[in-house]
Amino acid sequence: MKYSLSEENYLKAIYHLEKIAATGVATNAIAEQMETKPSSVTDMVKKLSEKDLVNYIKYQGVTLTEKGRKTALTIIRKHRLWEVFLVDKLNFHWDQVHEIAEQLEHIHSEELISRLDKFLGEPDFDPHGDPIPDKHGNIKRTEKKLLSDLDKNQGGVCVGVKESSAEFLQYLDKKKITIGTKIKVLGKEFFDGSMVILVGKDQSFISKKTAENLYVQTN
Amino acid sequence: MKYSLSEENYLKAIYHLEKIAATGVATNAIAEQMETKPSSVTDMVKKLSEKDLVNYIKYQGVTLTEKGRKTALTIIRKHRLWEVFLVDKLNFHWDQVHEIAEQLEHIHSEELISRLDKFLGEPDFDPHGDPIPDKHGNIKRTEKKLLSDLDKNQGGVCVGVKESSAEFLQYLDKKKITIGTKIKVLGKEFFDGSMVILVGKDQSFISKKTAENLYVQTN
DNA sequence: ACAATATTTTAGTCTTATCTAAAATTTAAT
DNA sequence: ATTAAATTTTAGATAAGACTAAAATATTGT
Ligand SMILES: [Mn+2]
Ligand SMILES: [Mn+2]
Ligand SMILES: [Mn+2]
Ligand SMILES: [Mn+2]
Repeated sequence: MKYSLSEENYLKAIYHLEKIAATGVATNAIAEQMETKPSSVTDMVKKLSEKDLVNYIKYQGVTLTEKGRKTALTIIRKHRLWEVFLVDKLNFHWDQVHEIAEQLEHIHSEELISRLDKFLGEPDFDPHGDPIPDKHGNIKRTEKKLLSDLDKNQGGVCVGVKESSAEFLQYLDKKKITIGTKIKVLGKEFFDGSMVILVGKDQSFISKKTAENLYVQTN
Repeated sequence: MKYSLSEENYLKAIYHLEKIAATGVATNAIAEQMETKPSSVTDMVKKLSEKDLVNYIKYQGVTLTEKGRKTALTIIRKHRLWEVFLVDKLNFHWDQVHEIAEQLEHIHSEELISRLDKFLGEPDFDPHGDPIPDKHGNIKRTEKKLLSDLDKNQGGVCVGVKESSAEFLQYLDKKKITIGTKIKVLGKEFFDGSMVILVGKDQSFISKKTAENLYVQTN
């Protein structure tokens, strides 16, 4: 029931990779995500398989079992709740909280998380717009599109970021874009996918890469 | 500058033992406190000595260096601040917070602790009445006596507990004693050190052992 | 003073989580 | 269909932290 820091981090990594991989998650992919070597991944994956947290067939990659998925989701729940705490209560900026939450997510105490959740007002989303699983691992799914998928004259509200590195978040600050910001596409360049957008009352130019990392809810 | 969980726990243990030991802290004493074996202690103490955190001479026990003492105090500061958070903000009871704080004290982030401290109103004492070191490791010393040292008809306010196991704290709850409770010694039995005391408006009987674990500030 | 006892250290082993180098397997290219 | 290249696994090594059993040192009792 209680897993090591390392095991928990592997489960989280596999969970995130599973969302984008069609087939089983590759050893190399996990190694890259975890900043470790493929041989280390093989070792750990065997151990997780022993504990019935992943399905593993040699050379075929891994998938999470139901147990593994549930476990990953509780860690993600903790991570995101702590991020809300750091931003809402301690006034951290949204680009400063991820590293600290990486540590806090490994604190073992159901009671703590239950009380923290209440203290924070049972939030549905973390500071980056990512959904917070409930205690049973259920995630509230919402309609959201990448800004890059909007056409000219379409508009919406920024509801999340796909990538949430400090660099990107700080760049968004410079552009006056944050969760809740109203955005409208004024122009879209077919050549490079760059856009001219309306941010509040001001016009702004953003690259395709930026547009591909911003989630909006259309109206 | 950043130490492992194990190293931090040893430093903390040595710090607490040094306060009561006249001479260097004995290997056996550390082993008992840490619930580990003396041979493991010897190994760790050598490592801490390498890192200039303790002074160690074979067969002579250990003492903390200035660096080691400062490090121990920052961990204790974190532990106690988190305990305040758990009680004041998450409404945990004072007998439930120690185990969780044992985990939280190892989160590495100066900024986090600085902000947590402000968020909590820069408290001077934790839920058990223990002083919270400031960021430089300075502890606010206060006048306090063990209840067992008071004479008949002397009174005071409960300002802390010496032992803070859940069992003892729950027993104090039953006796309606907590931090801030006014206590007066009505009678003291020389035979076994037991006392009849006034707790608020009610009379109560307590053993010597209990009286020896309650700190009061006399008035 | 000297034997008996207690404490502490050393030597060697174990587990977890890593790594490198080499072998096995799969996938891609001709 | 072979060969070349990429991926994955195995084998063996290392480091941290813990343990047991045995040796070394210190303390105590007579
Ligand atoms: Mn994060
Ligand atoms: Mn987040
Ligand atoms: Mn405590
Ligand atoms: Mn305390």
